[in-house]
Amino acid sequence: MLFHVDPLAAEPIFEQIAFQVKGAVARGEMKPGDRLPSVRDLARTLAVNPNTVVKAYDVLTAEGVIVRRQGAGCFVTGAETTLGDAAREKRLAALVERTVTEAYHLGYGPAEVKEALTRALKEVRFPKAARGRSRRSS
Amino acid sequence: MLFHVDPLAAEPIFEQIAFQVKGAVARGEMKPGDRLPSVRDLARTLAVNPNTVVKAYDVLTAEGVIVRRQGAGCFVTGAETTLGDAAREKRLAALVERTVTEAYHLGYGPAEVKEALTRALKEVRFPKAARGRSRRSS
Amino acid sequence: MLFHVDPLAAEPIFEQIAFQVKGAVARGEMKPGDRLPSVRDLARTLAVNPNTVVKAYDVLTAEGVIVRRQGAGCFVTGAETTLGDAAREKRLAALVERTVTEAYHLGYGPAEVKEALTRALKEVRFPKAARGRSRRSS
Amino acid sequence: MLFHVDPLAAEPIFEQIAFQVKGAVARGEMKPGDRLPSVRDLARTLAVNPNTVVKAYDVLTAEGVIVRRQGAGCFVTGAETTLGDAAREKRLAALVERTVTEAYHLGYGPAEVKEALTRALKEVRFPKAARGRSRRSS
DNA sequence: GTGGTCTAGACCACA
DNA sequence: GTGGTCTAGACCACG
Repeated sequence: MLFHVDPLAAEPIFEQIAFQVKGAVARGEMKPGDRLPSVRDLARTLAVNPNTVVKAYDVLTAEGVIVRRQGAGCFVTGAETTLGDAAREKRLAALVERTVTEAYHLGYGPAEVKEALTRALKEVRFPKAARGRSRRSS
Repeated sequence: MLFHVDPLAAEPIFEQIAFQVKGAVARGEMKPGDRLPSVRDLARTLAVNPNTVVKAYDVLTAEGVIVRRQGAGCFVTGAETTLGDAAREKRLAALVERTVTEAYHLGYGPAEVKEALTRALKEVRFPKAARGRSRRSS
Repeated sequence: MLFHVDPLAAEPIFEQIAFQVKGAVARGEMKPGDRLPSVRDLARTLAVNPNTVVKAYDVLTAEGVIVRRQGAGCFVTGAETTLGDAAREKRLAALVERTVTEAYHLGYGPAEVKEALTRALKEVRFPKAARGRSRRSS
Repeated sequence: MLFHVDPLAAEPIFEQIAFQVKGAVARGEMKPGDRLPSVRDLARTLAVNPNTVVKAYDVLTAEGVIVRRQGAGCFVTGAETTLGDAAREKRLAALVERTVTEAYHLGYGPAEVKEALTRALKEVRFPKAARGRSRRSS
């Protein structure tokens, strides 16, 4: 995995890192059990402070995307979200509403938004298992 | 239009206000030419600092959603944007990628994301005019 | 609310702080909407580094116990946990199993453990609302 | 006795091992005088570093759960503790308070916590001998 | 070697 | 004033 950050971007560096990890997992480039770069290594590679990487990994840990084991490293979990259904749906609705509203103000029409979504969905390696509307067991 | 803020939300108040205006415009609840509440009025109504409302209006002005007319107030301009095509495309792709990646980690599958998007698109009053891929003339 | 920390304890300082806040909320000493001491104030009071307080507040934020609003402060949320049922039950079972096992090795019998639990439960101000086995809506 | 470790758990491996031994003793699956697997054997079985097993056994030895006999191995001692009464009481109170506070924030009510405790107590094989509040003579 | 905790102090953004 | 981000660097605990 190759990560990169833009220190001048509005988005905080730690979020850039966290999101790139999430993206790599979603695209199947990293799988459950895979080890992430060590905090020090990644900090060196990205030319940022180790604490910044720690914060990114903190976020991922809190969301259950990775686990950190002292002395061993950080690993992608196979675990699903621990969020409840209500919280999950609320979150998805907020994400989608944000996207649609911004797209509107960017001058896009519904077809274009759908098309962009379809394109983005193709990048993601969803589990083959059928998923109902209800939350995956955790 | 009725606006409201949630003082127990993590999102900054100025963003809550700005996003509500954008949403109202996108849903057709506010139309081009409509006047927004005065800064003082809205600040009183929401029980927030006037500077916070000013900041929200600043953001909307910067994005071209509203215009300030000296002494007359702020008015909705319609869904214009000052961004170039490349920037627009990039922004849309980023929004959609964010949504898809987060949805993946929430345990949703592609069908559910599409469904949520379709639902959200129905709330928005897109202009009837056909829109090409290129930005509307401004 | 009065907080205190023991810098020599095995438990990290940030956890001591976080747990004390949780305890204050559970005992009803702090209610939803109440403001916590500012990061700088609490750091000064406890004679610890502000970043340590930040970390404690980070934990509480991640667990949904408090929210932090830039420029405004940190506030107790009224929100319930966003965890799913499975995760909640697993967590409770782990807590109780830990307690029972340790109590056994401390030489306590079942009656004494139950008694200690009853005593501890009396300190907590549970909501009057009936709670079923299923998760509170969020 | 079968032990196992979860390499994708946040809990340090040595603690996982130590707690499993404690649990096995509490459930009566291991009795005073029983011999534990040798460090080398267990390390091979669990595919972990022998030093990790050593550390787990160290912890158990320090808590009086097992004893090392030179050249013979480690043996379960029974549920002894070297702590004084005050320390024991304090420890139990802390364990129970932790459980109750966390349970509150998980959204559980007093009845559910008691029920969970009762269920957990059933798994443990307490000695038939009556136990007073004071520590068993050692 | 790994991550975990804590300190110290700078600079920015929100209300 | 508040919290948010980032840097720099110390020391400890796990494997």
